[in-house]
Amino acid sequence: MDIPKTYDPKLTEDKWYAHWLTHKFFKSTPDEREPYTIVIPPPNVTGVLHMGHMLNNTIQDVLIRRARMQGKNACWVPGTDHASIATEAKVVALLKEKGIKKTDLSREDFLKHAWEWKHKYGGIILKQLEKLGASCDWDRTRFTMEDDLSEAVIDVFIDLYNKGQIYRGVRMVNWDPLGLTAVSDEEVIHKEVNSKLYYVKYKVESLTPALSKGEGEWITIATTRPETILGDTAVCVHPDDERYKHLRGKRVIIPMVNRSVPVIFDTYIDLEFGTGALKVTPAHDINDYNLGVKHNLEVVDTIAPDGKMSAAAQFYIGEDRFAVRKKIAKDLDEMGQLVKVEDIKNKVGYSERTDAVIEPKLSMQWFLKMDTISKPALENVLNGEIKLIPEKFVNTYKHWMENVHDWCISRQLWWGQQIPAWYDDKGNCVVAKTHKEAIEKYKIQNPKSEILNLKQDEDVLDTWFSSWLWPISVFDGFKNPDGADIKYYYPTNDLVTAPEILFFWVARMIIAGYEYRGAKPFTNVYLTGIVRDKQGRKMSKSLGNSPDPIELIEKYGADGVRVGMLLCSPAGNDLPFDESYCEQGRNFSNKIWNAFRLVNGWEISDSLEINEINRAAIDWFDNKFHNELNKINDCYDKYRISETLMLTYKLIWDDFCAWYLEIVKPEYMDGKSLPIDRKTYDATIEFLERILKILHPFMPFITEEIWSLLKKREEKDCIIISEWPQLNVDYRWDKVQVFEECKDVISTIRNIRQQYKISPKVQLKLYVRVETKGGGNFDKIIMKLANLESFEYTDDVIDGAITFVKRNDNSFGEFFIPLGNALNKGEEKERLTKDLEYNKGFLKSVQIKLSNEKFIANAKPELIANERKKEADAEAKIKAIEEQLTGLN
RNA sequence: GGGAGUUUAGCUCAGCUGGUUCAGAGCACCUGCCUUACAAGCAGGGGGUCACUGGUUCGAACCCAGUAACUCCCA
Repeated sequence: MDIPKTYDPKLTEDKWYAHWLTHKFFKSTPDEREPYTIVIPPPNVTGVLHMGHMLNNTIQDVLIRRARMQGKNACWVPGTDHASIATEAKVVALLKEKGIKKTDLSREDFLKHAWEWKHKYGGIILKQLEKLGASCDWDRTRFTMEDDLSEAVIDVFIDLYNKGQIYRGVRMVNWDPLGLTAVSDEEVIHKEVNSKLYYVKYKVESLTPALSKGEGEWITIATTRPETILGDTAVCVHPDDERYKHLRGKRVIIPMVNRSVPVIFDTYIDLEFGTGALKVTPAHDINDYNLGVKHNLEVVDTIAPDGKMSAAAQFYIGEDRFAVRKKIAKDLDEMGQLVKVEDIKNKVGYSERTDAVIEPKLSMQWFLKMDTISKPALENVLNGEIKLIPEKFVNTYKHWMENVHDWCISRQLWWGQQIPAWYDDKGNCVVAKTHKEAIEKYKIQNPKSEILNLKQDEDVLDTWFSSWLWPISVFDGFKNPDGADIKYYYPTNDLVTAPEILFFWVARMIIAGYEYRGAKPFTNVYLTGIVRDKQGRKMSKSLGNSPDPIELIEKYGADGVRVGMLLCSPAGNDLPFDESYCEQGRNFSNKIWNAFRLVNGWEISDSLEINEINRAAIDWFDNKFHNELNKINDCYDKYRISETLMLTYKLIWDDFCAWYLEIVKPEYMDGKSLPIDRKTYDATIEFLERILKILHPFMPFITEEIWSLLKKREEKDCIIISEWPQLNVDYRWDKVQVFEECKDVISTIRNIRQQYKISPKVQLKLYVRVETKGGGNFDKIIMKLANLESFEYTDDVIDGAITFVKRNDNSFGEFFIPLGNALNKGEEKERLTKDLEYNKGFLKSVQIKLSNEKFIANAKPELIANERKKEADAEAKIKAIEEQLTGLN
């Protein structure tokens, strides 16, 4: 069979993915095995795969594939969420292109368009996940707005309302003037921006105008938002501020609108900021709103939902708030009331979804009380019942949960679950699942009323009010609370997600889990980093700094990209992504591909006996494998995914390819490779199978391909469902160690070749003087890999030779490579002297330690013994080097 | 303004309970090799005042205090 020199992912990836699907390897149904479950963080239906998804889903796939190989019943549930704001925005934009305005459509017609859109584009991201190799149980694909899940959302709303946890009220909310909806606190992104601070003077109202002279008295306030002046209903100063003490009981006149408002005193004021006098606009600032409540101020709402000035503003009606900011500054200036303007930096809230500047706005919304319902969610993270990985996020979580605000759950949109609240024409409200039930309920509450028709709340629920139920609802835990699925799969095992949605989503799922199942939704939460570009900027569509994952897959193969992502992704740390990581991943594919090619090309001889070299190599690698497998398993248990990958990478590249294969590789004779004995061949194939298995979670495609080429196999004999290698806990660490010494000798000889410019092709002789002969079989390995013509033991120092000394736990030796006249005595002397100096220095430091009485008194005995051994070693080494130096003279 | 975190090689990161192997890994870099598995490769090599200043200790990258820079979260 002719196998290409480089691995081509294009020839294998789609083929194997289809094969896995055909044989339903991703499928999971409850059985007697231990379940291992992950629910996907449902990507937004409007989304296309970005680097964050790549990272996130690669990690999930690694975990699920390993669990599957460990014999667990692995179930990875995929799906998408309906993303109210984003989807509605997309649909509105699409309609606009067709010349249709949302306002011209009925709710039903609009939703028809939205569903059409969803059916057409909503599956894109899931298709893309297949390219990545995601082994989701696709038959379980869910969508947060499908009937069953929507019903769960409505039921939960009603339940919480009946429990008194949901209320409706006028509150200051974060208003998105572009999305035309309220958003929750978590959906506001605060950014530092360059702004201007306007100093505006307000006239102090004089009670005795007759006595006022000239200009009268003024007070100067500072504001970044002069357009809100029209809604001012007070000026506030600090009670201790000497500058304004005399203003107690006075009133000031708001410019332009000439409204008379009180001067109020509150310790909330920062004496240092601006002039120490604050204009108070209860309708458009959360802090001002609180002041307003406290001081019983009038509320004048001057900004309409679309961000334009309302009639209440009296001026600039219908003009945009930012345009008005400039205009009013100019007008105030002309009136002589603008004192000065300063440049400052301040933080401004932006909508996560539309990037519009958030307008704090008073409005009637639905809220979920968070104080009591969130208690178990806090407790069970603090007590370790649910683990956050890395642990540092527990602090952040705790802080948030202890200061949690009520959750604004209504959105002024159509795409989503319509709030099951019904109103009569006076605004009286009942909460019920259907119109019919609402009427019945209404009649009970209002027995005298004749009303036969109630109007349902126009708004929908926050998308997170759907996704917080996800780990329960995907298993039909609401529809069928005692169903086989929910009982078997819940609580799920691991959740993999980004830290930015720790509160949005993770915390709320935990809350819902305890509220509705009385149990946690998952045990471990693995928080990934945020993918950034080289300049440290978050990768985003708007910045255009994100590579297209699908293009990356085409360039480097899915396996290469998966490895690339994970190489640079310690848990919880941001990862500065660079394509070169994918290149490294691709190169790794090629390495293992070529290891396969080598083995595949061997001619096997059944008559040939296994030689000592191969026997030793097999023995070593077997022990080495278990040594590394032990570490790998341990790292997996600790969710150190990139470390696990690096261990796997080095085991394959360094230990298997660079050492093991080089040792057992048959030599060339007369332009042709000698055959290999059956035993070595079989052992090598077995090793290759083992390393392919541990690599499989990271590189599913290439491992499946090589697995299939390695032997003739049944259709269903696939690596994806093969058994994860069993750890031999009795492996011999000393055998691993002694080979390290062997490697060290080989490297030293290669180094000497380089230094002395001796070609690797020239065969050398090696003499060794040792205390106790050891490592018998390794002698031959050294001969093979260091290209020696002889390896002999000696009792004497060899003259005219390059020498080096090795001292290890198991053996001590002086090594000689005779060069005869070719030896450069000067250079050799220099080299040995350097080594001597180093060892003398080392000895000195050890001796200082040993002569320190306090060290002897305080250190552990084994530590002292160790220091003594170091001392003896160094002394022996120094003696040997000195002897060799004498020999050079 | 409140809280959390980070700072170790050119880059990205390990370094767990203070003590062999403590100053490490991968990539990048330099040198030499197209040696019949792989140049997407092989062999070898050079890089660090562990942010800074003090302290505790026989002993500190690690513990404590302070300083600086950066990041994130909340307001």
